[in-house]
Amino acid sequence: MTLVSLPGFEAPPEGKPAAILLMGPTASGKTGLALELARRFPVEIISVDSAQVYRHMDIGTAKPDLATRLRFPHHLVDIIEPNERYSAARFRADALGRMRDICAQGRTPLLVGGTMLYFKALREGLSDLPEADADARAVIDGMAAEVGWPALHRELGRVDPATAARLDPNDSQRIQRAMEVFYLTGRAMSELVAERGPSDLPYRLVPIALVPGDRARLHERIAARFEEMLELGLINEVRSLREEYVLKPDLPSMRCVGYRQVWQYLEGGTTLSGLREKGIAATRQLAKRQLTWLRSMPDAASFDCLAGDLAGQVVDKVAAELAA
RNA sequence: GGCCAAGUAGCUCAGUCGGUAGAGCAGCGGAUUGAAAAUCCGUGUGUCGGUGGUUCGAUUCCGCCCUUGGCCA
Repeated sequence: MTLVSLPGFEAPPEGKPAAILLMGPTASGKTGLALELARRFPVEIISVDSAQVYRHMDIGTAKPDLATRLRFPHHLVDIIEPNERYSAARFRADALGRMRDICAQGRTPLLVGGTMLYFKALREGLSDLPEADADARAVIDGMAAEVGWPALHRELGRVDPATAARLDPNDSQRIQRAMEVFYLTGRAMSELVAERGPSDLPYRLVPIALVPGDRARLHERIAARFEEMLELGLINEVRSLREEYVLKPDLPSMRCVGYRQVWQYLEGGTTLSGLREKGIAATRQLAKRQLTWLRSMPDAASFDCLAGDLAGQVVDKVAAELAA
């Protein structure tokens, strides 16, 4: 049985439509597998990927090509510009909207991707917190530049001791977020988070995790794929983006794996071989963090993404779930 | 063939005035609530190239050998 006590995982009262969650690290073959499922079942693909949301970032995010996407539509791909920002909260709202529409057509949502925080936000819900505020962040950044993050962490300790206690004094991003929440609401983030009720999705979620049985082989695939991206023109893709948009290296889009390293290369900060090395290493590190997330989701059915008959195994699993 | 330099962690290197060694990067583990492909935390035993000698003790000093690079023939 599934973990009944976890939010988002209540035992399925009969009648809830199924929604399949296909989760896996980068280069684990999620895309190909999703297409295979789309060929065989009445499913519709929703991308769960914080990088594929950007238009014109195609090569480095390994989007399926246009012909494939015409045949099998991918929701939540190409929905914002590279100078815009997305968020877990927006993802949750967008995904729930698409899931409702898909189910209304009698089809089954297939959520595929590697952004595990988005999966978590979808499954467990989010607290009622204010959204990001550029002005507040600018003010906080200004203070950090002057006194340093550890000092802001001490300051956070005065207004929100519980959050400060769980954050490292150098965790700039989370300290900033907690300060921002306090400035915008006058209340501690820990307090607001504690108020959240349980999430109850109108779906029977079927989480599936793709995990490599052999890390070294995943690393080989990662290296080969990065090489391929360079051959496909990743560097020119970033050049064009810089010509067409006003971009800065600290934008979320330009912090994506690959894009960040190409940016550094174009600025003269590294050589071509340095770009290769750093890009591949960053991808490996991404995969490692994704695998850490997956280990924290033990309710997911796990499959070895390097297995020869992976597609067959997952097809069987999905067929069984859709029949249930 | 001769001379010189270098061989220490997966990589780049530091160091030990003789008491068996440590940084960065990589790797590995973890955290994760509107930036998440982000952000942060933890984690360092390796025939110190091989072999013989000096020494209580050699990765360190000496001899020879091997490998790599440079210079001279």
